[in-house]
Amino acid sequence: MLELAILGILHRAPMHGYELRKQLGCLLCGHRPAFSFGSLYPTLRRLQRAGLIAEDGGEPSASAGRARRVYGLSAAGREHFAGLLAEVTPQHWEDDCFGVRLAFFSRTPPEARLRILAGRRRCVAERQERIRSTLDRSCEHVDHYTRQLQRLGLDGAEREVRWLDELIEAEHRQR
Amino acid sequence: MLELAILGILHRAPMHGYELRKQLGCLLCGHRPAFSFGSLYPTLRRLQRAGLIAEDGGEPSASAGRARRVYGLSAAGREHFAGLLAEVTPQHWEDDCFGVRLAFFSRTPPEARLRILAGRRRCVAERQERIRSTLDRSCEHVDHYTRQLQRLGLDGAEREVRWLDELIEAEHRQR
DNA sequence: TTCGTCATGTAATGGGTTACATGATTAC
DNA sequence: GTAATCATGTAACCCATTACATGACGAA
Repeated sequence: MLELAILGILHRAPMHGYELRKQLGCLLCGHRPAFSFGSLYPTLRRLQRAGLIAEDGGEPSASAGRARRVYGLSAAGREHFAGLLAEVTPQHWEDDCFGVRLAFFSRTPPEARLRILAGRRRCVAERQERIRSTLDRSCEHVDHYTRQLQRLGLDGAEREVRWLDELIEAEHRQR
Repeated sequence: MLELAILGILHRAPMHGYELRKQLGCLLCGHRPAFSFGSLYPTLRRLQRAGLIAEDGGEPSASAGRARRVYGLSAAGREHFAGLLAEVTPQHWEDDCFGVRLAFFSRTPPEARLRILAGRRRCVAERQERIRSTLDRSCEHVDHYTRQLQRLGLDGAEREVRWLDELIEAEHRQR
């Protein structure tokens, strides 16, 4: 997931780790509290060793102790990224991943887009049903606060389903 | 977090692990995909060794290979749970924890309730502001899909703030 | 008798955070 | 010259998941 996000952002423009993290935080926009450097930098190293990204502009590491390391996507990286975007697995519509997947939709093949949106819709509709049935079963004997929480969750799920329907419809119109 | 949730559910009624997991799934209601047994059972064991929970009804483990183990809160467990509910830390209003914390609000001291609700409100309002400013800055040059995602996120944050305001107001009325 | 569900558990693994340490650059 | 911020990195740890293995019990 972090890997996908990094490749996707570097696909737009070369960047150093610190800046990358800011963009990442922007991308995830509150869905999760931006990745820590402790996971970001090791991942960059791993991607570099794997040949998917490369340092731009010679070797700044030789100049001074610690300088910016600007990374860019390599040809292999671009290819790998395209491969990831063409994939569709159930994981892609789970909460963790869906946001990141959507962020790179403009470079995702249209069929993959539709399948992910459909999967997400199913997933959220199921959650909605689960909450609704819990809410129905627990008419009076359940904690007031728990019920409020369920109400919020149900509302959120309903809104997301409508939002997804709009996106799906837009996809169909576009064809 | 898992610990808090387990203690809270066992506080209502003694229960075995399998059943506990179902209740847990209900409690978290889609906020996260219920804990796996691989983390549930070891945690039960840990709580048992710590003396916070105890097996009900003698030793069913002697009767057959694997039978249900029904756990209940011990006196120490009840005390520990009360202590946890009286605590208020920033962590308590983060996404991960807030739902579980709220689920046990009826046994949470009123001042702690208000402080957690206020913290959560601040947290969500900050997210809202962050998204709004991102959305403003990125008028036209940002990806259409990313903008849609931000729109959904902003909407969700706004609704949660209103929802929190209702809860907070209800708390004040109740005093 | 076999299949699905209930029920408990262990070991390997993973993906991330926290805390810590270092150094460069900019603003006051 | 010193404080804040920018910037990179490592090591220890935590919490949970996955995969696996065992076994009871009821229904077809």
